[in-house]
Order: sequence, then structure tokens, then C-alpha cells
Amino acid sequence: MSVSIRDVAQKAGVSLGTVSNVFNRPDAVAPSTLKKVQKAVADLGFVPNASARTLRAGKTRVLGLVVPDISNPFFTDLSKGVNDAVLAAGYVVILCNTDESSEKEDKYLDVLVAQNVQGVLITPARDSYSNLKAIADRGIGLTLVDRSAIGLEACSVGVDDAQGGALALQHLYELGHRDIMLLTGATNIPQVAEREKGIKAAIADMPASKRPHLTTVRVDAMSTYGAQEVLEKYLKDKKLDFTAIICGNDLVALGAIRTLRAKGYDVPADVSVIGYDDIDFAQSATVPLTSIAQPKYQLGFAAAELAIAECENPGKHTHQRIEFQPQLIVRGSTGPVSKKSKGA
Amino acid sequence: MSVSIRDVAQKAGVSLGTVSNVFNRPDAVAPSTLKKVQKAVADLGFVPNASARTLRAGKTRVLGLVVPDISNPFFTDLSKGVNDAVLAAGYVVILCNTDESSEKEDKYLDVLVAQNVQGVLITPARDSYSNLKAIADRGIGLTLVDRSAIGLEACSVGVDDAQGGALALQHLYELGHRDIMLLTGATNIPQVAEREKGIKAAIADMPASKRPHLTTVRVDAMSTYGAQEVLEKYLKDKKLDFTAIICGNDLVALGAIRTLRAKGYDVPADVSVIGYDDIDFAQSATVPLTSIAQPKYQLGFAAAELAIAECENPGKHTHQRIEFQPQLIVRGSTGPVSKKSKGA
DNA sequence: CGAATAAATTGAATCGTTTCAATTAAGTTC
DNA sequence: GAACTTAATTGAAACGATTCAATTTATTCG
Repeated sequence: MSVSIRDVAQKAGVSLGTVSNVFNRPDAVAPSTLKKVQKAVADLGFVPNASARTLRAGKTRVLGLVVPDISNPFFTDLSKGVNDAVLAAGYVVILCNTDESSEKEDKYLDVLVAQNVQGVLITPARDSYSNLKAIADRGIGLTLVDRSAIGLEACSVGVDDAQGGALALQHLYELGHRDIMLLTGATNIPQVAEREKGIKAAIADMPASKRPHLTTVRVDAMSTYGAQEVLEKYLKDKKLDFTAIICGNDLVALGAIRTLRAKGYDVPADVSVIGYDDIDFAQSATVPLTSIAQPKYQLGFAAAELAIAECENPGKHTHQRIEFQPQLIVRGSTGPVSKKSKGA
Repeated sequence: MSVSIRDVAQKAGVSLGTVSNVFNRPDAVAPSTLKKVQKAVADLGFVPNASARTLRAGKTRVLGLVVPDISNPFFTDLSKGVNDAVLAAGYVVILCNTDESSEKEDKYLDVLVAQNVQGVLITPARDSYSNLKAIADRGIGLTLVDRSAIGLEACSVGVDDAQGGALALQHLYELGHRDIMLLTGATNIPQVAEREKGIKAAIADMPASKRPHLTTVRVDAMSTYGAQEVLEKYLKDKKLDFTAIICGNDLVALGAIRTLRAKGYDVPADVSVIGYDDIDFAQSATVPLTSIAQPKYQLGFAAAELAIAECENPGKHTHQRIEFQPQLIVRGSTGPVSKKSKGA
């Protein structure tokens, strides 16, 4: 049936232990023997049985990645980073998509425990981390992705969201905008809160006389449709009382642009719009989107590296946080305030 | 350290075999014994070691899903379907993204073999299936996704691509278009070839006098940018010699629309554009895209069900193919031929 | 050349389950 | 109550790798 290490040993004319060494401590094997064994491995198409290996050595080399929405390009790119890092280290990832549901998240965490994963990378759907504590208590390494690890023994990776918010505001400010709408999600989403904090801090730093005026409007679903609905309602009987919009993410921005154009306003001549995330489609949109880019791939890559480091060295591992900087990407959806809209 | 079946047996005052039976054949155990053992399990917090179990029993309840590009919303949606089906059956999926590279594909297949997966769902990157044969020979169930299983002992799921092509053509024909561009990928991509076949068959079925004229233009990369580049070059010095474009996928369609608008042509007044796949963004694009929808989620769900069925019943399982029908979704990017463009 | 040291190799024991032939206990039938 | 059937339970033998103490082989040095 399937070929075992025993078959390889026989074919290469060496002992079991030597074949095992070829895989696990190749420098302890004489070069000629190494070659001989590798040839036998190749000839037989031998692949070590992970279960047996795990059973004896106690290492599964499997990680779990739990994300709230794999449809979101942000998480797709992130997961690519995770996968590349993990593949390089000989690990494997089980990807779990929770659809932002806590029940699904709990269910998946159970599955991961049953699968004996060595580490869990997670962007929690809820703001309470109670279910994560149980994971950590079982001795499974935990890495928070795009969240901070407050009150948790865990590593984390994230982006400086306050800085991201500030970048967006400053860009618009420099273009002359003084009446700005903030079109974003609920404050219980950590990112949303942080960026808002950054925006407000940036405003507070300005001379009082020049401070722009901020109108905050919240959408339930941070999607194209969610944004359209809310913005349409806002513009129903009012006139434009802003010259720019800072959006919670790129999807919201695309929805906003669509609504504005439908109402006969031009982007960016009448209203500048800035997104967040810099998803791949932002540059291909009909009005190419100015956005705040996050290093999505690197975020995932770094998270995986932290997780693997913890797996490899479970005893002496100090938890750490890696924080990336966001970056302003200027495209066509933002521009200077026009005389017309300035007067409005 | 961790509690084993032996500890449970001792605590409950029974033998190893009985504890095992409690988990695997509970109806072969006397009710009183069952209760006693279950109490011991609960008291000790025992969770069976998956590796040992797998090593002995040979069932991992793990499947591999290998896709060429997880950034493509098509595969994201598909993978959701796979995950939902699999979770319901108590299985787990390892998702592998090959980035259309055969080397990565081979590497991942090795990883999956090493992980002892019971089945592999795959949309192969290359058209040769040689590496898959090796998988099947190892006794691992194979399910081809969005491909047919020619010359392979395997189940497969797919969409009637010829029909999809025909739907697109007929839609444009009914709107009066007679000069149609086909903007698509290389013919060694099975889908591309099939759809093209469907289009040509549909044309051949029409009365000779009314047959539309088809111009085929190929792009290397079926992405927004790839499409823009090729179409710009085509339009360089030529005038429009078509009134509609059938695109290889939605990304290509979006690129085409962008190029046309940049040249001053209106969509759909001057040129109608039809995409393929009906990705989520198609409906949110600034010119909402008419497209051919594929049941992406169901495709994944069905594939997973086939794979699981084979795992559960490895001896007597007959391979089958499930084929879905594509569906025309009419939105704003297609319309009747205008007098102006008709005359051109 | 022989002793001492270092480098390679060996193979039995082990990891925690499942499996199944063998054993024991309980229940039926005449 | 003996003979037979059926139901429960047992425990040793796998599964396929890693580990490590023991052994063999190669190298160095006086």
C-alpha cells in the first residue's frame, strides 16, 4: 500500500534511524548516505506520515487561521501572506471563515482544538476574547491579527490605525478641504474607533482658527450598498454641506462615489472621496480611488512568522506586537476644493 | 501531561478497548458501562488524540482544496461552499493557493499527501493531469472542480461553459448586435475553449444571412490591466468595428469598459459589454455589468459533498459529474444597438 | 601501530489510539 | 441444569514515525 520509512531504509540499505535523521537532522548524516537515502526516497515517492510523526514528536505543524470574511480582499491578501510564510516553514494552515458570526467562530475553534493545531491566528469577530482564553489555556499559541492582544497572553500584528486616520485627514486638509464627512462603521469595531481617534487628534493639533469641521455618519454594513443607502438618505433634502468624505473602507468609498454621481455631483470636482485598505480594485475603479494602503500581505506573513516562532520555541518565547505603518495612495478621487463647492 | 485513553480506562475501571468502543461503537457497550466511562471522560477532560487515531484507523477527516487564485472572487465564493459542506460533515479543509504555478501546485500536493488528507478538491493550474494521477494512485479521492475529469478516475463538478457562451451571444444578438468582439484568454484554458465553442455553435445555428460577425482578440492575463492594454492597442488607429464585446471574465469586462470610456465611447450606448462569472463587484461597478453567473458557492458545496461521499465509502463509490447551468444576468452594460453605432 | 576521540549508524522502545480474536458473563431453551 | 446463543469486555498487536543509548566505523595523534 503506502510506502513507509521501513521500505526506504530497506531500499537504501540503511537503518530506520538513519532515514529519520535524513529528514530531521540531515547534517548528522554522512553525505554519501544522505544521497543514497534521498534517491530511495525519490524512487519510492516516500512522504513521511504526518500522523505518525505527530504522535511521536508531539508537533502537528498545523496552524489555524480564523478570519471574519474571506470575501474581503483585505483578508484574501492577508491569507496569502500567512500561507507563504507557513509553507516555507513546512507548516500547513486550516482556514476558517466565520462570516462575522460568533457561533461559527466558536465552532471552528473547537474544530481546531480537535485537530491538535499548534497555533491559532485570529481576527476575532466579537470584541470579547473569552473564547480565546480557553484556547490559550490548552497550550495552543495565539496570535491576534489586526487586533491588539489586550489582556491576553499572545503576540499580535496590526497597523497604526490612528496614523491612517491622520493621513487621510491631512491629505484632504492640504487640498483645502474644511468641511469633511466621516462615513464609517460602528465604534465597537476597534479599527473604526482608532482611526477616528487619529483624525480627531490631527484636528486638535491644528490652530483653532483653521480646524476643519467634521460630520460623522455611520453605516451598519461597511459595504457598497450600505454606504449608498445611508448617503442617499443623508442627501435627500439637504444640500451638500461637505467637500470631502473620509470612508471607513474602499467598498464604502465606491458606494459613496456611485451615490454622488447619481445625484449629479462630480468626483473629485465637487466632492473628494478617500477610501481605506487600498483593495486591488481601488485602482481599477472607474474613478480610481485615493486610499490608505495597509500592508495586508506582510501583515499575514508577519503574523505567521510570530506564530511559527512560538511553535518552534514554546518554552522560551516572549510575546510581541508588530505594528505596520499605513500609507497614503493618491489617485483620482481626491482633488483641491473647487471655487464652486467652496462657496457652497 | 495530557490525559490518554489509558487514564480514562483506569479511572473508570474498564479496559482500553471498552473506552475506545465508547467513542466508536457506543451501542456495543452496556449502558451502565457507557455512563461510567463518559463520566471519567468528562472528569478528566479527555479529548482523543487525532494523530494516534488517524495513524491507526487511517481516517483523517481532512480534505485539501487546491485553487489557482484565491484573490479571484470566483474561488473565494467557491471555497465558502466547500467549507460549509465540509464543516457540516465534521471534516476540515486545508486551502492551498497555487498562484497558477505548477511548482507550487506540486509542492502543495506533497504537503497534502504528508498530511494524509482523505480527499483532494482541485482546479488544476496546468492542463496536464500527470501529478494528479500520483495522488489518485495513493488512494486519495480526487474531485475535479470546474474541470472535467477526462482520463482520470475522479468525480468532477463544473458549469456548462458552452451554454454560457451561447447565452452571452444570444443576448447580444437579440439586442441587434451583429459585429461582436470576443475578448478572452488563451485557448489552452478549458473554460475559454468551451465557451468559444458554445458561441460558434450558436452562430452556426442561425440562418446564414443573419449570422453575426465575430472578431476574436486574446489577452494573456485575464485581468483588468491585461484587457486595457490589449484593447487600447486594438483601438489605436482603427475605428470601432464592433458594437459589443463578450469578455472572458468580469475583470476583463471592467478593463474594457474603462478603456472605452477613456476613448470617449459610452457603454452601453456605443458599445455593449458583457462579462463572465458575475463576481460580487459586477453589480457595484459604476456601469453595472451584465454577466453570465455561475453558481460558485453551489459548485464548491457540491464538490465537497462528492468528496466526502467518496471518503465515507471508499470501496463502493461510483464517480460522477455534476454540471450546473450558467445564468444570464442583465444589468446596465448591455443595450440595443444605437442608430449611430449601427451605421459605423 | 595502538589508543583515544569523534562521527555515523543502528534498532528497540515509545507515542495514543483502534482492531479483533479470545474470553467471560448473561440469557434462552428444552 | 446442561447446552447453546448472544452480549460485553478484554488486552495484545498493530499503525509509522522519532528518539536516544549503544554500537560500529573513521580519524587523529603521539
